[in-house]
Amino acid sequence: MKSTRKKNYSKWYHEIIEKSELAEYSGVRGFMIIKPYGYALWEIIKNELDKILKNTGHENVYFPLLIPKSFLEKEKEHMEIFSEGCAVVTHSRIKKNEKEKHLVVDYQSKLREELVIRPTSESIVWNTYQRWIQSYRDLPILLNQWGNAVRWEMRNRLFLRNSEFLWQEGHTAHATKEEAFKETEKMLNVYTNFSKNFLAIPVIKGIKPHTEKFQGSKMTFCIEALMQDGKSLQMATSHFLGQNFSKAFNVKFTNYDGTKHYAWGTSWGTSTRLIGGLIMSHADDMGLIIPPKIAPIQVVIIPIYHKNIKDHLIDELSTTILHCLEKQKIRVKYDQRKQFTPGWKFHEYEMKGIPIRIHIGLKEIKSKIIEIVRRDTHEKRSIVIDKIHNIIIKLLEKIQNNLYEKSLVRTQQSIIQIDQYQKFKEQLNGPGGFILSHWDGTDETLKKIQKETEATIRCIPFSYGKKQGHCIYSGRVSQQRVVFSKSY
RNA sequence: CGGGGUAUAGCGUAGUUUGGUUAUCGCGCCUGGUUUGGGACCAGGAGAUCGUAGGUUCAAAUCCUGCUACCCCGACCA
Repeated sequence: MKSTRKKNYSKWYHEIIEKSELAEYSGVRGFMIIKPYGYALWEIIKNELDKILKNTGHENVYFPLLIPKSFLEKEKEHMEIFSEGCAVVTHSRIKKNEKEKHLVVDYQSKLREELVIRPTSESIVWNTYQRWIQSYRDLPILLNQWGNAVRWEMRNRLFLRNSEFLWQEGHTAHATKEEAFKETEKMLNVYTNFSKNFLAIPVIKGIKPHTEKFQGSKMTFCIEALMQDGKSLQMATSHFLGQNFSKAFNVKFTNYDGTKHYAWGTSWGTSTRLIGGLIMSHADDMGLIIPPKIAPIQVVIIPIYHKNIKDHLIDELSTTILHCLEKQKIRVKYDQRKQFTPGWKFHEYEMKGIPIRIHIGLKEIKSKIIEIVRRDTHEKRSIVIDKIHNIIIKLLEKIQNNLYEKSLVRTQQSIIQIDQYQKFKEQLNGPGGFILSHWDGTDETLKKIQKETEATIRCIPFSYGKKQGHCIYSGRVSQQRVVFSKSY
């Protein structure tokens, strides 16, 4: 690593991704290539979250990538959406031009209706629900989709803001408002727990103010995490849609008493952005640090060959340990490559954030005592070989907890109550953090604060500052504190 | 879309101001050998139509013009 967090955070962020081989920019502006190591990480995140979503009663489906423009128009009539940058498909054929030099769009093939590459799927889902929902017995519908979405962004950042991203989007329909609202809350808690237990990232839960919410929703809940540079990142959202989409797409059902009602909806999602959050929460100036529960490789065994010992003796001991750990369902790799020296490998796996390294060399063969190294603390330990699997399992847990504890302490230290605007500005220009201040509830105040400080309200938190006070900007009465922060 | 910048081997670069032999260096790559406990060393080797199209000139990576791509800064945002 050349850059450090202190010197240039943004450069550091990109260097981590490049050197640890998570992803890179592609030949298409704004679109990234997720490389094998990055994709392995996403697959584990996906698989773990998928299990949880299935346990909460949701089924996976797949809806089309392309959405008729008219669907979005319906949405617009009812909800005033659409500031979104969208990619639009207008033609279905390309051909060679007369000189046979270039491929050109065949204008003869213009589509009758233009198709939008999904920026999100509510419209096509609710268009479908119209056909699927007739009776209260059809409800609830609890579906989830793993896929991609395209939002044409002007400025890009690997994992944080790309024109295309991978995500999951849940879409549910319910007979009652209460049930839909409970679902919205439930899914927010699912994300909160997932972030805590798997990603080792603590979050603040809250509601988005009007200016920040998904415009198709009645209410947007979110979880916000604090990065090491004092800026916040939205990790997931959960929307209470009310009857917005059922009204837009005329989704009515007959209740048990014969009355007709519009269905109530929710939608919720999280994306490959989580990987950006992971990096900015845990990584250090030596590279990535991945929490064991989602690490594609949890333990790496590195042989240290030497002229005074036969290679196969080292390989035998290493393989024994490899199999022993594999039996415990630990994701372990034995790196036998001869073209790299042990030192080179130490750096590589540090860069890639593998939680535990095991070194097998002359010393280990002779003494049957093994050297292991933790990525998070760099602590070296010598352990007796027969106890290895117990120790590794416990150590993986310990690393997972340590990463969470460290992030929790860092985040808690950066949650600050401020009541004077001057101090507010100084905090934002300096260390940043989650700033709890009063707000008068107007868009006007928000805009002015954003212009002067670059900070926005990340959320109206559920569990902080419920006391009355005075707006930090206007001095008017405010019912509770909200979370201000600069954000990604 | 506006404003600025860059383009030379897989990557990073020197050379461009002031045109002149065979385009510099490092990393990486290939072959052989010695090594291996925190990014090893020696010897040999391959790899570049200097972004692209045209122009000026005896001569262009170097000067001129058009085009393209990418990066940085603003407006859009999970």
